[in-house]
Amino acid sequence: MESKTCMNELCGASTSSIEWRRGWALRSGDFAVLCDKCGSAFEQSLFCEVFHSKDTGWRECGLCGKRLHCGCIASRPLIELLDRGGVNCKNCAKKPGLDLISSDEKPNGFGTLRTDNASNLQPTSADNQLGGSGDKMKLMQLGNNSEGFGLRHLLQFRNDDPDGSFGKMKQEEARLDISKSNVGAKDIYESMAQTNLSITLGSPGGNSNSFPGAVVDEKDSKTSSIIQQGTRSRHLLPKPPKLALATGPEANAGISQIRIARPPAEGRGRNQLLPRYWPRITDQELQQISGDSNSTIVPLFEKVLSASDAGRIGRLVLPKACAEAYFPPISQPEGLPLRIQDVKGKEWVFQFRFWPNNNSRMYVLEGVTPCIQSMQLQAGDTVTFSRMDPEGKLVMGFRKASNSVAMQDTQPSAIPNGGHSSESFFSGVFENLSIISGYSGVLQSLKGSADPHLNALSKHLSSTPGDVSWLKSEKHEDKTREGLLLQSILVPERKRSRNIGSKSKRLLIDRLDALELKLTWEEAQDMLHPPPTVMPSIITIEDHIFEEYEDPPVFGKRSIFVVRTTGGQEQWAQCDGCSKWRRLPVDFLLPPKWTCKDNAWDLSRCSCSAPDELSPSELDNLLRLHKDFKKRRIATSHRPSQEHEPSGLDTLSNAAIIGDHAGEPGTALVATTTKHPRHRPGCSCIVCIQPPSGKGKHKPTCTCNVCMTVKRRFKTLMMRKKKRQSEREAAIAQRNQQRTWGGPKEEVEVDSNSKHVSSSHLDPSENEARSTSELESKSQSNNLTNKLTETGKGGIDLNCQPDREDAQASLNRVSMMRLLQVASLPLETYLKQNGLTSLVTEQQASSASHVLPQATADSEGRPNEHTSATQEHESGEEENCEPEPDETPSDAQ
DNA sequence: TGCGTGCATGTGTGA
DNA sequence: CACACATGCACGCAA
Repeated sequence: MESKTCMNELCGASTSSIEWRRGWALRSGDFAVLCDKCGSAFEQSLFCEVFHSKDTGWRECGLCGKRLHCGCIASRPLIELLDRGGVNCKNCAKKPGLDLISSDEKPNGFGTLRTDNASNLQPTSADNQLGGSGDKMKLMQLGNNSEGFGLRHLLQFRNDDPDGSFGKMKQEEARLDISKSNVGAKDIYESMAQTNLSITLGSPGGNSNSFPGAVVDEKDSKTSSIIQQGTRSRHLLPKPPKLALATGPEANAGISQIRIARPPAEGRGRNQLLPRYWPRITDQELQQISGDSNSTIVPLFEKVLSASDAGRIGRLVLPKACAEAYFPPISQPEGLPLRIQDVKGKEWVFQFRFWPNNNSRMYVLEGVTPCIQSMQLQAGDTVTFSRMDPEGKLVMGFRKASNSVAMQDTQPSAIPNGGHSSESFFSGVFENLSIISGYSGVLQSLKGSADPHLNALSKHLSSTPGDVSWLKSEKHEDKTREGLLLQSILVPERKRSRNIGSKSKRLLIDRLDALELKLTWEEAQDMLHPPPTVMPSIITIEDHIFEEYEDPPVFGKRSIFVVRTTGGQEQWAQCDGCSKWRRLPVDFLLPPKWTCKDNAWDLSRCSCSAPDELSPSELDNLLRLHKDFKKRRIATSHRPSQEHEPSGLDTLSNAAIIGDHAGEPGTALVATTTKHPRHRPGCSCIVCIQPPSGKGKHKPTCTCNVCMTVKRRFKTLMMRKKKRQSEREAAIAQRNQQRTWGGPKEEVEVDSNSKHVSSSHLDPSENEARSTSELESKSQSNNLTNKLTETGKGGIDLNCQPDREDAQASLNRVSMMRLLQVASLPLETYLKQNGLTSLVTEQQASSASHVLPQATADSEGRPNEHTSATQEHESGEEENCEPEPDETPSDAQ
C-alpha cells in the first residue's frame, strides 16, 4: 500500500494505512476519502475528469474558504476524485451542527447481521471498525472487504470524536472477529457495500443544522441507487451555511437519519429493484429471523401485501425484479416449489411460478394463505424475504402495518404484535420517508431528551420487544417537531392511514380512514395562518387595505370564534396538552401547537392544572353553535345569486355573518371567515368585504392583479364566445339545410330555439323577452317542457364543456342567454365604472362580433350561485364552463 | 355451487 | 410510453 498524505493540511498525516478508495457511496453520489489518523473526510465526487486532469492539489474549505491542500490527489492518478467545493477543513467540519451521525449510534449497517449466537448479537458493521491507528492490520483487512461501506460512520465519528481517537469504534472493533468467518466477512462486504446509505440531519443534541435534501424519500433513495453506480453526484458533507437550507422537516429533524437499505448485490438484475422493495429490517427483526443460528441474514426484499396478496386466493404477487433477482430462475410457468422458513422456524413450501403477462412475466408465490394466516397478516402488512447464509435458506419475515386499534384507544394491551403499532403510528404520516433500520443508540439518546414526548416514546419503544426501532424514534421526532400539521389535521391518530404514500391508490381511495383525512375547504381554512415570519405588503385599493403575502399560508391550530350577543368577540382554543378550552383574544393567531402555558392573556388559566373555563354544557353549546354556523355558512355560500350582492361574488363578509345571526337566541355565535386565513369576524379588509373582481376605482390602465385577471378572463371568455357563436352559426346553417330537405318535426322546433339563440346572442337584451314570450306562446310540447325542467336545475356545471353542442344545450340557450345577460350586469357596470371601455372596445374589435361584455358573467359574475363555496373563491383560472340554464318552468315561460 | 387456476385488463409509475 | 402489478373474470373442476 502506497503512502499517502491526508488532504487535510491541519493533519497532514502521511501513512500507508490510509485506504483511499473510490466508491464510498454516500447519498447522492458523492464519494469521500478520509484520513485514518485524524478522521477527516472529504467529499469527493467521482467521474469528474476536470479535477482528474487539472488537479492543482488545492481546494477551498466549503465553510471558511480556507485553502486546503490535497496532497494525495496528484499522486493518485488512479483515483478519480474531484472536489466540487464542498470540502470542509477539519475545524469547520468539527463545528457544532455539522455532525453527520450521532456517535451514540451503534450502527449495524443493517445490511448484514452476523450472529454468533442470539444472545451475543453483534452488528458486524465494519463501519465501526475503521479508524484508529491501532489495529491497522485489521483495518486493512477489513478495508479490503469493505469498499463502499463504512465511510459514513467514519464521517460521523470524525466529527463526534474530539480527539480523533475513535474510541467507541475501537470498542466495537474489539468485539469484532472478522476472521472468524470468511463467509461472514464476505457477506459483510457484499451486503454492506450494497446496502448502506446513510445520512443524518443533525446531531441528537439538537443541532438544527442540516443538509439540503437530507431527508430521503423513496425517490431519493432511488436516487441513491443511481448514485452508487456513480452516475450522479451531489454534496453530502456539510456545506456552507448558505447552502445548508434548514427548511421544513429537514431542519427540524434533529436526529434524523435515513438509511436506505439496499438489497444485496448478488441478485440478478439487482439494480432494477425499486426502493419500495428494499428491505427495511430492524435489528430485532433480523435477530428474530436468525434465531439461534450462526447464520448471516441477508435481507433480500420486502413487499407490502395487497388485498389480493392477503386474500383467500393464496397468491402473493412477487415483484418481478425481486423474483428474478433472488429466487431461483424458472423457465416454465409451473415454476418450482420453494421452501421458505418463517420467523418462527416453521418451514413453508410455496409454489414459485409465473404467468406470462404482456410479453413479460408475473411472478407469484402460490399457497401462501396458511402462512399469511399464521402470521395474521393482512393487506398493508409487509412481508420480508431474507436469505440465510451460508445455507442459502430463504426466510420470510413480516412486519405489521397495524394502523390499528392500538393507536385508536391508546391501550397498550390492545396493541397487537407487541408494539408494532407504534411504528404504524408514525408510518402513516411518514410513509414517504424511507426511514430504515433500528438504532437503539439513537433511542438511548432520546431517553435523555428534554422532550417528554421523546422520552415517553423511547420508553415505550424500549419496552416494546421485537420492534424497538429507531424508525419510530425518528418519526416521533418528526411528529413532535412538525407537530403542526399532525396536530391539527390528523387529529385522531387512527386516521393516519398507513396508506399515505402507498404505491397503490386502489388501497388508498377506498379506505375509510384515508378518506377521513380529507378536509373541507372550510376546515382547511380554519387552520391556515399567514406565515408568521413574513410581513405582508400593504396596498390600498378602494380605500380598503390589502395584505399581500408572498408566501403561502401555513397550518395553524384550529380555534373557534364566538360573538356574544353583547357584541364581544372571543376566540376559544383547546390546549394540546390537557384539552381544556381557553379563551383567547380574537386577533390572536394560534401556532400549530398551543398549550395552556402559552395562555399569556389569562394568567389564572395559563396552566393545564387550571380548571376549564367552560362548563361541559357551555362547551356543548359552543360546539353546537360552531357546527350550526358552519352549516349556515355553507348554505349561505350556496344561495342563489339573487340573494347575494349584485356582483354575485362571494361576499360572505364577517360583518354579514355577525349581522345575520347576532340576534339569534343563545349567548354566542360562532363565526369564522371563509375569506382569508387570518381574517376573522368583523374584518373589513378588502379580502373579506369586496368582490374579488376588484371592482372599484381602478384606472383603465391599471395593471394590478385584480384588473389583469378581469381583463384576462374577459378576453378568454370573449374568444370562447366567438368560437361558440361561429359553431352555432355553422350548426344552424346545417340544420336549415336539413330542414329544407325535410327533417323531423321536433328537430324543427329545436331549430327554432336555436335560431332564437342565435339572434339572442346578437342582442340578448332584446332577445330575452322575445325568446321567453315566444317560448311561452309556442306551448312547447310536454316533452320539451320536461326537458327544460329536467335540465333546469338552476345550477352551473363548472365541469361542463363550454363547446358542447348537444340538442339539450340548444334547447336551453334561450334562457341561458337571459341568464348571461342578467348575470353579466355587474361586470358591465364594473367596466363602465372603471372606465374599461377600452377593454370592451378591444374585445369587440378583436372578436368582430356583436357580443357584449355581458358574457363575462360566465366566469366573473357567477350568474348562478349554485357553485360551491370553494368554487367561489378566486382561482385565477379560466373557468371553463358554460352555464347551465336556470330553466325552471317559470323561467321557460 | 363454490373454488381454484390462468389469463386479461386497467391503473399507476418510472423512464 | 412501456412496464409492473393489482385485480377482475372466465373457465374448469370438484364437492
